Amino acid sequence: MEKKNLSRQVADDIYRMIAVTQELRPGQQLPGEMILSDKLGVSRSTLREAIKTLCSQGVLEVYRGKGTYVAKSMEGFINFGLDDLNMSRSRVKDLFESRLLFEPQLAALACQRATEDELKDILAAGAEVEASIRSDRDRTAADQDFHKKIAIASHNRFMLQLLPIIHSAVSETISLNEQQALLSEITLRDHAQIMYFIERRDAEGARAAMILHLRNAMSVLGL
Amino acid sequence: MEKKNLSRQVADDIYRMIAVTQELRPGQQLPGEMILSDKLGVSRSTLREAIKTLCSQGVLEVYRGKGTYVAKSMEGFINFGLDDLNMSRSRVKDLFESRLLFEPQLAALACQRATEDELKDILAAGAEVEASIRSDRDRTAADQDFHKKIAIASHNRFMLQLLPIIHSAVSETISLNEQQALLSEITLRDHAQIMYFIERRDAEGARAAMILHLRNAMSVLGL
DNA sequence: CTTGTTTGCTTGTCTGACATGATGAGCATA
DNA sequence: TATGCTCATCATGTCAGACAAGCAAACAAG
Repeated sequence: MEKKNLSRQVADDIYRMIAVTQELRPGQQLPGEMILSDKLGVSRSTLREAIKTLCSQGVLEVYRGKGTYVAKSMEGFINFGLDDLNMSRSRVKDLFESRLLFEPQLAALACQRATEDELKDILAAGAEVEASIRSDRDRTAADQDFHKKIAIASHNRFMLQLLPIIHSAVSETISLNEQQALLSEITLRDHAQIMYFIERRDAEGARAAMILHLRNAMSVLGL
Repeated sequence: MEKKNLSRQVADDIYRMIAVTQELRPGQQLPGEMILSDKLGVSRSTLREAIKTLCSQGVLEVYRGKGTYVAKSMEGFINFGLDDLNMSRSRVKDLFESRLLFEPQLAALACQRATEDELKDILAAGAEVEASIRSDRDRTAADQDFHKKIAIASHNRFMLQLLPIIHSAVSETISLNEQQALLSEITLRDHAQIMYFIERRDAEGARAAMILHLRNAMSVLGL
């Protein structure tokens, strides 16, 4: 087990009290820091660090001199995280919901704005993904590079810099999936389609192919 | 000025060191907590709470016995803060291109997923923006809160995390614009439309209203 | 060269204290 | 009675100092 980071553990405990056991409900006031730290068997400093974490995540709201409360916006999140598995599941779903917005547009923009060299880069990166899959290596790095090359060709610097955030968040949980073989197969086919349209600078075709690619991945992941 | 929350202030200071002045670069190690707390003129506890906040936001990474480091994923966020000099017109255009992708979607999702309380929050935030404009106060904070409330109601945690990054990047350039009066007028009208559709949970209406709002803003900004 | 130990850095946690904001009970006054 | 003030009380905010524990490089022994 992970025995590290007491304060993190405390944060998880409190979150569990809200999202799972529902000892604490949205809008409800928490016991004072002295009492709560004693009940949880940690010092007040440690408890406060845990609270700060949950606070910046929008789970708790602290009012000086008044008390600490469960955010009312947590109403929508309770029952979503019955366990860690479902919790990460909903997070990945959020991520793919975001990718479905960004990446098809990036693919379309790439068709309109890419230089010839960037076009070649995309095709080369796609070939690298294919090689990784066929040689049974880890394809995550190559896959992210493929999407990154498309983002570069879109000439939208901001989305380009947003991409690694999304990818790093996805890769955490995607590697836990069992159906890696199926996922690889679908990736192989979808990437070929995407590259087909990008090579011909067909923006709407590329957009549709990217949407399909992401939806297929979501389907395999059971989202 | 805001005299509240020293630890929050410290967190902002550190973030500024990374995103604006670039005293701290992605991957770089921070000074030890003793040294840094002394340099910032606060106690170690306060500094640690600030670090915890930035940590849960993915800005910093802490390794016990080794040190605290600026996350490498922050590479994409530098220069998107208050640095208006290096922010070229095309970058702002890139930003709005991004907002056009997901803010309309957030508005639509909010219509479908918001709780009654969250709906009220959105309307209250909208009223606050109106009050700020009519009393000729700075509307940026209220405006960002309005969009944030919509993001919360969308129940997509990831996009909610992305929002402050984009807003912080946009806010500075907007405040430099000369046509504040016109922008305020348009905002007043557009927000009313957005709230009209959200209140009735008309997803497509809200989406269209948000698109119009952003395009109007871009028009005023000359993008 | 390899291995084991020491040493000095780092963060993690605990304790106790005082400062400051929010609140309501109780009292004085009109 | 009604109103306004003071103050005790409880909440979080901040501080200071101490010790535990992890990590890595320098160092000593084989």
